[in-house]
Amino acid sequence: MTNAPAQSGSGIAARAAAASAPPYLRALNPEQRAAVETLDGPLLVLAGAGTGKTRVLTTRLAHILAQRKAWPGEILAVTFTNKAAREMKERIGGLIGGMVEGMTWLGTFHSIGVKMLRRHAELVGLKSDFSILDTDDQLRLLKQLIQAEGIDEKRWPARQLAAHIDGWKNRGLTPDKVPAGEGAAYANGKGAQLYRDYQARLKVLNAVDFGDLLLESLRLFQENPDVLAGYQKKFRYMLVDEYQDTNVAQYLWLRLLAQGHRNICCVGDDDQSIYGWRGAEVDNILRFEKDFPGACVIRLESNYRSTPHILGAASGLIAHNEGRLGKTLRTDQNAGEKVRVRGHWDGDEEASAIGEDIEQAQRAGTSLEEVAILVRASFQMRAFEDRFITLGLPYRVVGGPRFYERAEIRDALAYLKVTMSPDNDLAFERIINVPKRGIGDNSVQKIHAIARATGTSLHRAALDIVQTEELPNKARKALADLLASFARWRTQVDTLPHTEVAEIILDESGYTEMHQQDKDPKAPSRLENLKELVRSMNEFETMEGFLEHIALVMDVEQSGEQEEKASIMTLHAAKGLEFDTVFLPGWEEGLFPHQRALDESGKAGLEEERRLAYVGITRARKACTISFAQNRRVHAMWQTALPSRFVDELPASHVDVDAMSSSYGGYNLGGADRFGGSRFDDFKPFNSGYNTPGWKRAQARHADGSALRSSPHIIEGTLTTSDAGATSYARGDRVFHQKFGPGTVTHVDGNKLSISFDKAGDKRVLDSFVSRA
DNA sequence: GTCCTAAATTTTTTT
DNA sequence: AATTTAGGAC
Repeated sequence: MTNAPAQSGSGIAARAAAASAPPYLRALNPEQRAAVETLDGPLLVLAGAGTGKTRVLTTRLAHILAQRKAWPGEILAVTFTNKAAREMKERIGGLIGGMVEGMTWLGTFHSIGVKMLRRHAELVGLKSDFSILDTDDQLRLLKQLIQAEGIDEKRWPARQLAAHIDGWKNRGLTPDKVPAGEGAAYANGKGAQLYRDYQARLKVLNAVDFGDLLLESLRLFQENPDVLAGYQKKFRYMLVDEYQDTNVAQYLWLRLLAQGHRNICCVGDDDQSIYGWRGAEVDNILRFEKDFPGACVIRLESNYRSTPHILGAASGLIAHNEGRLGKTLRTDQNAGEKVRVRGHWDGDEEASAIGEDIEQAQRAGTSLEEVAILVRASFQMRAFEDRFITLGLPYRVVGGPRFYERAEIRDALAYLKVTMSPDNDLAFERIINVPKRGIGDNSVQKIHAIARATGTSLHRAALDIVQTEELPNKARKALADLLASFARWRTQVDTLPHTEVAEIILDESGYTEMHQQDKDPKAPSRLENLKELVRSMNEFETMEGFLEHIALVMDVEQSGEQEEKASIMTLHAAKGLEFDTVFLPGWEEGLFPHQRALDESGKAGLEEERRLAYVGITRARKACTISFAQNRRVHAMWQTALPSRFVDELPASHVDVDAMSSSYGGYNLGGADRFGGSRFDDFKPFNSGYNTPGWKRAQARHADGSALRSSPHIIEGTLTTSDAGATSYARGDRVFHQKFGPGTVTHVDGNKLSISFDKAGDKRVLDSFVSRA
């Protein structure tokens, strides 16, 4: 921006305005201030990295409230991550005080979706206490459906189907809207049908998956104009953070809501769109002006974060992308250090070198809190962890293996879920035989069969079956005990504090004991995790509140850390953060850009990878070190890699190549006279036009994959089509039972029959297990 | 039904 | 290399 700052703006009016402006506006630059004060009508704020985006968002919110344009409850503010939502809440709280509490509609797309769906559950075929499946539940469910269809799971992995379904949901496609060609892409045309089955099953389970939180909210609006109109009227102002990451479903949802007051403000940066694989459409931001006619667009281009060299390197890199709106970031800081580029012999050496750098920085007075290592893929983290442990360098892994995804936590949660809502079949199935209590696959299958035949939940079916002799004695006893325990725990929920009940459940179920007996070296840490789980429940009023929270926030809040630590995280997790010193290791072809991104999305994939690189560099305030290794251990084998093409694309004037790295000698950067020529001349194994050989490979794979075996063989399933709905049996009827053989009905009690079997004697069985003889 | 051993598969990024 | 899955013995 070449204009003078607003404070010295021309005219008396401007000065008067400045003088009377509320204090929170004074600290803003002119563009930021415009973004805050342009309240009415659609507004797109293109906020480059480090240009004070969050500040603008929060100030804008405070401004709306201060101007009494709307009540807190009339503002819809959506973010993508819980972290962002939390941060925004805190910062607004700092500006407007207790009023934040009234901001009920500030949250992630998903959490707002849940809130709306719970209110109007019956309109989309759910009950308001529906449960939310995570990826693991989703996968297990899909596996069951795939098996029921008799499809070979090896050939058509459930993961793949899950990916398809996710993709459709992200694009706002219900099963009937899936394009025929795409539905056929999975399991010889069964994809769309499986999607339909899956959705039907979810409804029966009274459950939704992550994608549904958006898709079903969207459907709610599309099919219920009155509901939509209500929300349109309610939300006087709408704010959307990270708009470049919205997918089609979210976009449609926003657009419907914005038809009301039309005061929608979207903030984003097309250069930081890194979630294309999750369905994000950069296009949404690119065509904002078309979608919202008369929209105002404001660019924030003053960078307050990084030094010119860092900014220059990042800008030069991202300039290689074609599909972008384009912007020029400026900074008035002093030049600072150039971005360092360093090569290493292998990944271990890279880790050692970075470890030394960090120690040196630490001695020079840098706080470890200001140091971050940003990796492309999480497997890279290990080398650093190993190294830092031997160095005694404190570190923290951000967003690593998630707390709530650990098996022991999920098991414990399943217990709690069944206690709270017994009909949660997936949770029930998960723990029915954990710890081992003698209820094996066969017994579970039987319970399943009854549940299916009678159209009830597994829990109800289990209650029925224990009154019979269908199950082996051991299993029957175990199941009856388990059911009695759940009944008992349920009553305790009302009388005892929820953390206490949780402890009782884990204890009495034998779950804790199972881990105490376990001789696995990791067992103690699992027990520790269970304790942590109970501890974290303390922050919630009720068990329900706790379970709702973790369904959406898959992470546990890191609290009360005293020690300073260096951060290790993925580039994706780093978005929105900043550090004085940033290390970007692993810039090698195949890893970064990742081969799979190239294979699956070709040029679009490459450009997304480049944006990821851009995000990485722009996290740095003062120092940025990029490195690559010639050799890296991938599985068990060593693989040689070439430096990333991104290294080449960094503008020479902002980069320092450090050839002094210890055993770097073997790696000849630029031929014999590497200081003479252009630094990376001999590195260029790729043409400037990106051809992606992997893409062809992927196609070839696809081709032979689907062509090989002609058709999936169909396993004749024993479909239990019982006479559930038909007339019940009567006393004296002759019946046949798979296991006990022929017999005569002696007594009828609902769906439970007492039968005198010719060979096996008197037994009680469920009607769904016998047929008329 | 459970436990033990062998084999296969895995690693991109996440609400 | 590590973790999950399948198969086989008990």
